[in-house]
Amino acid sequence: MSQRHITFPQRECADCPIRHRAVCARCETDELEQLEAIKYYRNYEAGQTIIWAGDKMDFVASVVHGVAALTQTMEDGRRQMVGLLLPSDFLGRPNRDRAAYDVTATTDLQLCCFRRLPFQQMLSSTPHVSQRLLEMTLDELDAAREWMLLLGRKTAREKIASFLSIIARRDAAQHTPRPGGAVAFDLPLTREAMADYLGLTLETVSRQMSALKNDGVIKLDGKRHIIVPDFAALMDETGDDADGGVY
Amino acid sequence: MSQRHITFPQRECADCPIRHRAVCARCETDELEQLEAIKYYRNYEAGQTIIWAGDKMDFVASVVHGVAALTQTMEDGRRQMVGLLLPSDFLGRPNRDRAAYDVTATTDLQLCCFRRLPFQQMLSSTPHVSQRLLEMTLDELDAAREWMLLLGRKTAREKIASFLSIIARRDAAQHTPRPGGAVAFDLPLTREAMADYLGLTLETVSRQMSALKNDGVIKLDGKRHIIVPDFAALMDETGDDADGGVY
DNA sequence: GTGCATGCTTGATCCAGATCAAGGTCAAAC
DNA sequence: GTTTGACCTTGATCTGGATCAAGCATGCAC
Repeated sequence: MSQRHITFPQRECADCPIRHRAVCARCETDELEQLEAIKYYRNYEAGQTIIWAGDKMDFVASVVHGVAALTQTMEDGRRQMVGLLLPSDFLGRPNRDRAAYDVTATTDLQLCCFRRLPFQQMLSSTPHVSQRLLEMTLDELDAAREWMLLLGRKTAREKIASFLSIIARRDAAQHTPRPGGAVAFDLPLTREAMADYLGLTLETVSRQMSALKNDGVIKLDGKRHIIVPDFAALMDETGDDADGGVY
Repeated sequence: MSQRHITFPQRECADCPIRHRAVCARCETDELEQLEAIKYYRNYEAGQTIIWAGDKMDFVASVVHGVAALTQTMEDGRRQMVGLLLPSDFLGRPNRDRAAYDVTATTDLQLCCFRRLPFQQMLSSTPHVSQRLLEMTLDELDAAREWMLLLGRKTAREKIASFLSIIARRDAAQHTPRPGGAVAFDLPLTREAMADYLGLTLETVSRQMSALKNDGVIKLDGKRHIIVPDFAALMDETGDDADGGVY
């Protein structure tokens, strides 16, 4: 079968959930035009709920800046975070008209939204969008599986160290990297939200943060700003093997 | 933009990982021909390792019958299952040439395999395959998120009950449903593998199975055959709300 | 300023599930 | 039919993290 799509090198559509790694020469124009036509922005303050599980959801979106959390809650109030969306992450599921999880902004947040129905139609008519969305979803599934190892088998201390290293790495990916083993970043979550992420109580999170601080693995500047003098020392606390993770 | 693909009603390709929900009139023939040309079968016995994390993986596959498990292992031997593949589930990731997880057959298993490179090429040239694969991956992500709630927040008893209800439901989906609230099925996992699934020890799994048996929620016929006299009673033990789960 | 709320820390105690340790069951091998 | 080994169950004890309970720090409203 002949290749029906001629591809060009990387081309970005700002704020678009789908960063085209390659753009189809045939449908490029239509695709970008369509996305532009159905796109709009929404802003939320830290702590605001974006949508409750079960609510109608007439859009999908991409995080422009800030952080959003997906959480599940049991009847008796036990809560587990099941997704943490940082800039460029995708929110919502095509072909589903109701939210499956509670979504909250854990920092001030801007979303780039697309009305769901036109977005779906574009999905079914243009191949590259669903191919890119597939890659993104597979990455998210890998992250979920790493998270499952954390939840099922790691100690409280390892959970905290793992969480800090995840945030540090994802934060670094947004900024130009700085030299040396030292790293600094802001926590985008309260101690309670960290507990929901890690399957712990907020007291245990607080205690283990103090323990890592006392052991010199991290330094705290205020409650939220973290300094990691030696990133390798933090990684040693995560329980992951040195090269760590997905092949 | 005009719809470039004319679609017909459902059409199945036996053993194909992609159940076409609709088939493109233009590319249908090529697509099926291509899949057929690169497909072959592999069989494994219960307990056999299919591939180790980090190994070269030159195929993707669909489970025909039997059950396979994806597991992660920490250096000190702690293990967590992160995927459980039942018939029709997909194994492997396009565009990745090494396995990210250990894969083992937990029962006798048959895979329908596709050589990875031709499969990838087909992915990039035919839109429906990646659209279908996206749907499947999104379903798997939802399942992973349910699993995260289980690992992070459920009690041992709730974990066991949830696991049994998951297996019962997926088992029922393969067979024609029988009437009444009673359900029976075989466990496709040893107690140890259940422990790896649930983030418990095998002793705790065994104790909680006994407890559910003593409380009349389940009956055991041998170690592996489970009878659930009242499925609603089992669901009550899972900690999930009545209508349970994704919207 | 004072008052109040939100988020965080730390201490004391408790308990679910891990760990350590035996022993039981069953089927296949001899 | 007895030996072997894989798999499972049950008991006794231990412990990491939960729970209960104060207090502290910071920032905002007035």
